[in-house]
Amino acid sequence: MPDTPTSRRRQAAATEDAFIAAATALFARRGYHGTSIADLAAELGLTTASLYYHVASKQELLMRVLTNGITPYLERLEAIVAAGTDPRTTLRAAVHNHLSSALHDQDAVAVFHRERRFLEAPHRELHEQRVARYDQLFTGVIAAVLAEGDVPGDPDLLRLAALGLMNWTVEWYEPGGRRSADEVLETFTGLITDRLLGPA
Amino acid sequence: MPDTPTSRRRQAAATEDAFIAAATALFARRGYHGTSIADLAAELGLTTASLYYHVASKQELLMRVLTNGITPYLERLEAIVAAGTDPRTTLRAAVHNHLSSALHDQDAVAVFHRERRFLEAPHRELHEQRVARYDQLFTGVIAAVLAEGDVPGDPDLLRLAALGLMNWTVEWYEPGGRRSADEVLETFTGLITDRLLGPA
DNA sequence: CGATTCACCTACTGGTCGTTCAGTAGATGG
DNA sequence: CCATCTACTGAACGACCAGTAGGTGAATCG
Repeated sequence: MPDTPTSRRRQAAATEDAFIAAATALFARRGYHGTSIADLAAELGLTTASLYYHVASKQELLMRVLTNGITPYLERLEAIVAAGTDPRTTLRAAVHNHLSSALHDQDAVAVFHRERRFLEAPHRELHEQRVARYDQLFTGVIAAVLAEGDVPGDPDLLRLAALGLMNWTVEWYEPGGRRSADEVLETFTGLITDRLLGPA
Repeated sequence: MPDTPTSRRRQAAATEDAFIAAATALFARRGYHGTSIADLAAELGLTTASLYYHVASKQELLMRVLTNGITPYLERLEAIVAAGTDPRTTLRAAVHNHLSSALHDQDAVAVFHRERRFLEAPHRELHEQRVARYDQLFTGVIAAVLAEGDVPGDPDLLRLAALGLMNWTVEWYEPGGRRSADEVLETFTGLITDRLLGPA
């Protein structure tokens, strides 16, 4: 139960966000096993002992990074599906949401893809549950489009194709590079909705 | 200069292949930084000291795994392009080759995607060169198709879309699972050549 | 004004990391 | 039969790993 935010509490909260931000950046650049607690502490201007005042273990830190990465786009997908718009509109929104996350929270999404396999019990179970929920929602969105009957193919394989197309962006997209995030976002959304899952 | 293969030499060669195979499997499962030299030695029934009789460093081992993974499909792509068939036939062959590697040499390709960023100098340069060569060839194949004018879009983005679709298979495909490699291979080749890069 | 809490520190633990060294059993070759 | 080579070993190297014990000054509390 949160009480009135004193200046002390507010500072502590900000520091916790800084922990997750630093861990996300380092895990993305060097990988989970390639990042030491000392690296993280140094990045935050602390000693390793001080870091352990805030987090229980390196695994907990990974869990927080993963949760922080997946939560916003899981919640938005829930909302998109709950809106109950027609299948193709829902699809476009779901694809837009997924791609937008990959492009704007690149580090968090990269860590999600690359490092989640290093998450151990007991955190693992909860995390897998959330991932399964996302998959289930996304599969439903695609299945609804295919149910209209105007695009042939295996729903699972089409879903995996679309996800690959979107998820791979984190491997090559460079913020501030030759192409803007919006440009990639619009082009790829179009590729998926109009070509990959376009009416035959 | 290789002399006549005595039984001793043949055994040594076989052992070296075993090193790469074991390293590929372990790096794929646990990651480069998550795999210790001791893990590798144990897998091979050796001590760490013995392992260092055969390889100079862990980095060299990574380089060998990466080279071993990329070489066959780079060579095949060279041959496909050199064949000089018409653009769409060439495309289909290039896509087929790429996907086939991802599905059949899954571990090697996974290590290639996930761990190559941990390769340091001096190996890094040669490796990057080979990757750039592959990219260049593949881009050329796609550009040739687009040059025919019957499919609109940015060649680079279409290439990245196609690569994402193919490369992502290593993250979900399970050999011996519900779907055969051939089934995925045929479906995805079709998705790319007929829908993603299909005539408008 | 004490008592307590907070956020941090120094100093250290036992263990593991990649790597090296000196040596050796056994096969090969002159 | 003796010199050489191959493939390997036990033991150790310094560096680093995740994590901990115990203490310190400053802010917050009744």
